[in-house]
Amino acid sequence: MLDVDLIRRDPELIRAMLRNRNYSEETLDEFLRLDGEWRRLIDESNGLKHKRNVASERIPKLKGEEKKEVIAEMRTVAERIKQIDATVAELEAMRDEVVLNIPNIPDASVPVGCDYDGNSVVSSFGKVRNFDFAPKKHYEIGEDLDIIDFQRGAKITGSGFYILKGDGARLERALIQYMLDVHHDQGYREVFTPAIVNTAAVIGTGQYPKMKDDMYWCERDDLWLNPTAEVPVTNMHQDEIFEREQLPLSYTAYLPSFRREAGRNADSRGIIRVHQFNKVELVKFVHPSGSFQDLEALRSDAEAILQGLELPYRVLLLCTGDMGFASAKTYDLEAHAPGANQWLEVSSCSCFTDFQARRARVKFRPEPHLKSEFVHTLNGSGLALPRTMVAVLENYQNEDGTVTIPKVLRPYMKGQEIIG
RNA sequence: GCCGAGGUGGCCCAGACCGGUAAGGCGCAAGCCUGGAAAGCUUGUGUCCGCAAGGACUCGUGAGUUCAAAUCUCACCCUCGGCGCCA
Repeated sequence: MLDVDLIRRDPELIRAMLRNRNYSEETLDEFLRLDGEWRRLIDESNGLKHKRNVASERIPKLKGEEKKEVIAEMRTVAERIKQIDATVAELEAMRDEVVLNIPNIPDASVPVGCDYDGNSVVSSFGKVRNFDFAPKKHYEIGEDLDIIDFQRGAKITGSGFYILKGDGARLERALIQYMLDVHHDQGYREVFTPAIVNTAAVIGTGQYPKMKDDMYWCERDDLWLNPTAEVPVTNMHQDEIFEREQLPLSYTAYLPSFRREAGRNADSRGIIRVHQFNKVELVKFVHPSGSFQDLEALRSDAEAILQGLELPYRVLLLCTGDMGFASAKTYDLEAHAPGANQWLEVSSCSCFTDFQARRARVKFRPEPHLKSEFVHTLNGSGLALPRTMVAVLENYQNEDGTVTIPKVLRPYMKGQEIIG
């Protein structure tokens, strides 16, 4: 959520931002209208309450007729306050709803653009692999080796769910452990959190209300299946105030993620876009002064995984139109999948400035006596598992149909070198 | 799910039976004092409206009663303990 004070002071800045992001400007105008009316009424209500407070202090000291008169007068005042406050509450709820729909302001270093094509490649690593045979796609490899089972996944749940079997399941587990170990060594504290969260949590990180249709909701309990570990990990510090020396806080978490993917279509065959997937996440709470440098560090921590796996990848700086709602700056890491010859987004690393912190009320005290300020939050995937698996299977496939296990994963697979 | 005890400002804790507008302590900071410090004393310490003066709000949440609610009424949430159920 943006600082409402900033919106009031500089609405044109917000208007320009909304244009750059391809958002409607209506939300802004609606905010200004509701907020103006709200401020007018809260002022009126405050005045009446003051009157009431003054009278309340006098009443116990009064006697007889005068007392009766004042009480009678206050009865009407109380009635009026009640009316105004009802309207105030209504306006406030509407205004807050509107503010929750205004996205974060992109950093000045973010290129202006409409969509994916506006993104720029800022660096790349490794060489796209050339084969002297026709490389298979991951789902062909998975089915041929009987390590990914789409049919039975659909049987027990539905389309978009799959089962990993044998060395496929072991490879997944090896990847998770490898990632967590690397991030542990980089200084991240591992946490394992609930995968089901309440509404306050999904508001806190910005998925609600904009993305609510993309999340699974448990109606009976009014709880959500988390769409990314970012939600529970960031929100575990909701309503907290850190001392300055506690920052930065760095967490890594392995957790399943759930997405309804309402717009899922036929060409998303395989495990590139699924409803449930594992992910190792990185989350940081930092001092606002250096949060964009912290983003560079976070990104390189995520890149370390791809480098360790020796997978060719490139780094994209997302443009204003392609960036997530809560983000001020985002890098995507795309691994190359030679089977389908496509770049796969395996990680998205973002700096949210104080946008999430304001929604979740996560603060720190800059100096012991000073007023608390909002922290800045960052997060990035320490890689999404299915797509990493795709990249591994397609890059490490051999002509005889087997798959070589990346060196760094072998210790997690009892030294095994080949799946086949 | 049942029974009990709780939820008060950054933290701790009083007030509740009997309604009158949050006491006290800790921490931290500033000032005074001091050669310097400690101690001591004074002041400050959350949110919102306002350029400011000032004002409003804040006792888990929401509603109600009342001129007035931390305090009375109702509903709900959370924490801790015990019981039950259970992998």
